[in-house]
Amino acid sequence: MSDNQSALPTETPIVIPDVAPAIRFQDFGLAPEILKALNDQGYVHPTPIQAEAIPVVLKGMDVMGAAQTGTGKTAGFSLPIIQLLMAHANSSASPARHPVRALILTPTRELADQVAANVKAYSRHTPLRSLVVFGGMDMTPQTAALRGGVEIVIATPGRLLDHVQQKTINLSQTQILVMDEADRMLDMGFLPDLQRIINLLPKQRQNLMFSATFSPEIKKLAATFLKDPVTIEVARSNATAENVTQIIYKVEEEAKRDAVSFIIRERGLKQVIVFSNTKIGASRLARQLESEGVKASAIHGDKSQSERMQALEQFKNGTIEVLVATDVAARGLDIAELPCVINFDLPYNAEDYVHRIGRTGRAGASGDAISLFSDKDARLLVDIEKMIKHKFVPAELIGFTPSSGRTAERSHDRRAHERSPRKDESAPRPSRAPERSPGAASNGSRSAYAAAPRKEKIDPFFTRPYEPAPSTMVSDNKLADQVPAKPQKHKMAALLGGAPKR
DNA sequence: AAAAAAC
Repeated sequence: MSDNQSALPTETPIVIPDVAPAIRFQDFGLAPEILKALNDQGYVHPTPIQAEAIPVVLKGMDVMGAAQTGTGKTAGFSLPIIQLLMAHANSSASPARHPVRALILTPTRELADQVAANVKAYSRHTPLRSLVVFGGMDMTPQTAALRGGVEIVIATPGRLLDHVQQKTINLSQTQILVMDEADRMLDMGFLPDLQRIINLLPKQRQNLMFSATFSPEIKKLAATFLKDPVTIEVARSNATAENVTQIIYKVEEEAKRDAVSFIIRERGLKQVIVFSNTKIGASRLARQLESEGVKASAIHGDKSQSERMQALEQFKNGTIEVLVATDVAARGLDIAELPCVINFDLPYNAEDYVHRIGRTGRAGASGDAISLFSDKDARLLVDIEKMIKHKFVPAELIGFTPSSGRTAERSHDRRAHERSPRKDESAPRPSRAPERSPGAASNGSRSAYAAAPRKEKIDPFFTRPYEPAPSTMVSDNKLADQVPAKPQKHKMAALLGGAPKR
């Protein structure tokens, strides 16, 4: 801050504001073509991770970045990469060879597609060509594009290796490697593939690794593949978005589909992702919602790639109101300003809870994360509470009557609850960030929700919005210590050269 | 436990 102030000409007769003047993209020395693309999109100021990452990447250094989704991570590495490739345009390689110069790896196809769209947008005024490469799609067009020459490839590991085997891709001149969502790639067992891919790259190269968390496995991966990396950490890891109101409803397992349907109707939700732990569960729920006239689609790994892409596209353009997804959609997907996310199942991985609810309340907007909780999920809930360091009070879903023949045995529970002395009809909804940032798209569904004459069946037991309590620093460590360490992956240890346990 | 990812 003081640097900026002292940099001002002394004779400037203006009052220096308390806050340092915000950094602008122009300040990084990016090429005019890149600035023009940013300007096209109306981007002026970098996010914190962009402000940190761009200069470091421009210097050619390796990066270990911890960043949640929604932090602008993609631009944080794409912009400087484009700049670096432009700067060294014709220096190497005969045009005939068309070597790939930057490789970006992601765990899921949808994420690859999205990153590719960003790269395309940022490089549109440059001569650089980019291509997304993933499975489930015909290889022929990819092969043709590769033959024509591309400088930047965004890929999922499997299909990339497929191309390698077919000798349709040349990675011998790849100077920059990005591993996006590296922790997820490890979870998914991509380590051997990563190893194989890295072996194809030149020893001299720049490595950027991004991960939502700094687990021991990730640190080990970083130690193995990165060279004197600069660590960039934005936003405390394992923290949930502060402007997300988290609510947990206790519902019988068999009534969960009806409960989701109830919540969607009750709240008048027009834009919601529902996460299911299973593909079959996702399909069933989507089918039920459709049969009830809700515009819903499922997205998961058993769907064809074209179905997956269509579902996502239709959800983004509003044709579909409810996207029922497995964790294929838990991370990274940039779907603007979801007012609400529903966990049909609590995730098996506590970490995924954070990722799932990260689909809402992004970029300064507020959101609701509603989770259904049945008795069998008690342990999952405890895991989640440990991770986010927040205790939930599961609420009854007031006014909800499961349809079909399975209501009888539960009716008395419900009555008991409705009798309970709560006339806090006027109780305010859980507080949320009062205003959204200027320029944030106005949210049709939320206003519809607000306008709907909700019969104040508002859950009186709403859980407090998660707030990093002032005492966090103290209790954090205690809690962290109680969290059992994740079992080391033997495969991982073996591949990284460590002694496999047992 | 389940999901994801190449054919």
